Amino acid sequence: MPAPRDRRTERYAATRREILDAAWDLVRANGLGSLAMRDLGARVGMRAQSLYAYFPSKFAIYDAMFAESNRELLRRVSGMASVRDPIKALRERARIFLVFCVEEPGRFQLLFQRTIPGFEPSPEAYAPAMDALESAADAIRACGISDARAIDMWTAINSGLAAQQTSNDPGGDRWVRLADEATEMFLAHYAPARKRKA
Amino acid sequence: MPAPRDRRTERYAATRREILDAAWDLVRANGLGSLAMRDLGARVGMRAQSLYAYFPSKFAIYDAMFAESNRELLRRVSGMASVRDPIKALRERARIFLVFCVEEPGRFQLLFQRTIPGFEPSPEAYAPAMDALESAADAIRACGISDARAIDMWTAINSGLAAQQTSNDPGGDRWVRLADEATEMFLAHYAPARKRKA
DNA sequence: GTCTATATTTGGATAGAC
DNA sequence: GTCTATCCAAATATAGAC
Repeated sequence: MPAPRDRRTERYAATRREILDAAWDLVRANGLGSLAMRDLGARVGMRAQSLYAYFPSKFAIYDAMFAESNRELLRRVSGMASVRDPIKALRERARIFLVFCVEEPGRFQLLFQRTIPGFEPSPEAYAPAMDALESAADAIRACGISDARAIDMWTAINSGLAAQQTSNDPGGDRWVRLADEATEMFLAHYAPARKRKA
Repeated sequence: MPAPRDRRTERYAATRREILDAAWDLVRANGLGSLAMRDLGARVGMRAQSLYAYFPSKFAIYDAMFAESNRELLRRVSGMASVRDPIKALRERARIFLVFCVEEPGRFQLLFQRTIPGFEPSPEAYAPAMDALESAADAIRACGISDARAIDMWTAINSGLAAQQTSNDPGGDRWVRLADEATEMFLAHYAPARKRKA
């Protein structure tokens, strides 16, 4: 089907978008766990109940947020394909990931800390996360690293930096600025003997 | 004051203790964020309202849990003072920390992920955490590391391993088993040139 | 110190009119 | 598609009797 341009459908999609934007605003302001249907409705000029015309439940909203966050992360790291030098690429990838996490702590919490009681992302929402992880594994292999443990170490280091940054120095850069050093440390340990920077 | 043995005071303290134990049970069963005064009361054979005779608010309960968790962590890492070899001591310390985090994910969440909307630990509850951190800094310095950034990197690595473990492989050991390797990687990067294990 | 009773707030969700 | 009206449930917290 060629998806006929349907004004009604377009309007509907636009409102869904508006609701999600409002949800991010609220999460930014009050924290992920404090998102409430009432507030959300108020923010888009609706009663809370009307939101159910767009999302079947609150978790469905979280799920949509989860999905679009993962897509965004995937989009950003995919933009890295152009960088030739694999070492440089890995370093840049770490920076991108950290910026992504730190610029929106609620998003980081949603994606990586699983902190909302009862919420489990749907497989569809989760899928791009696996692509992003696979892409990270590729980048690591491109540096000549084949050790399977390295990828787990890599995710631990970078999510650890992000977590410390958001919970112990929100708004600052005390941990984010360690990104390059962390990558260097990681490479020194896992990459087959390579020249050190003088 | 020699704290006169007062049966009433003792009973009171015992009940507080009982309430906190029950709270940990519930957190273990339902997750940190789902702790509810009703359930808690039921678990100790009281109405929820009666709990207010022992704690002025729910946050006060979280605060007490926060405080005793930090004391417990401090206690465990302090037991390390006896280990002579500083490298061995650091390695052992990482393992202790990881076990501490992984054996009680709700505790990890409470202490390090700051996930309960509105809850801030009191300074008294937080104090032992700073002692534990100071103790970690000592252990790192004992390995000949003076770089101030190293301590931040150390906390990021270890809390990162703990977070990945609890949220992506709960009950398993996929990240915990990387502890020694992480310590090795850390030392190789920060410690003044030292003999590698053949 | 624990209870009953109740206040208060909050939040998710449904039914049905328009 | 949005509203009013409601429901229902859960949760924190207070007042006052016993």
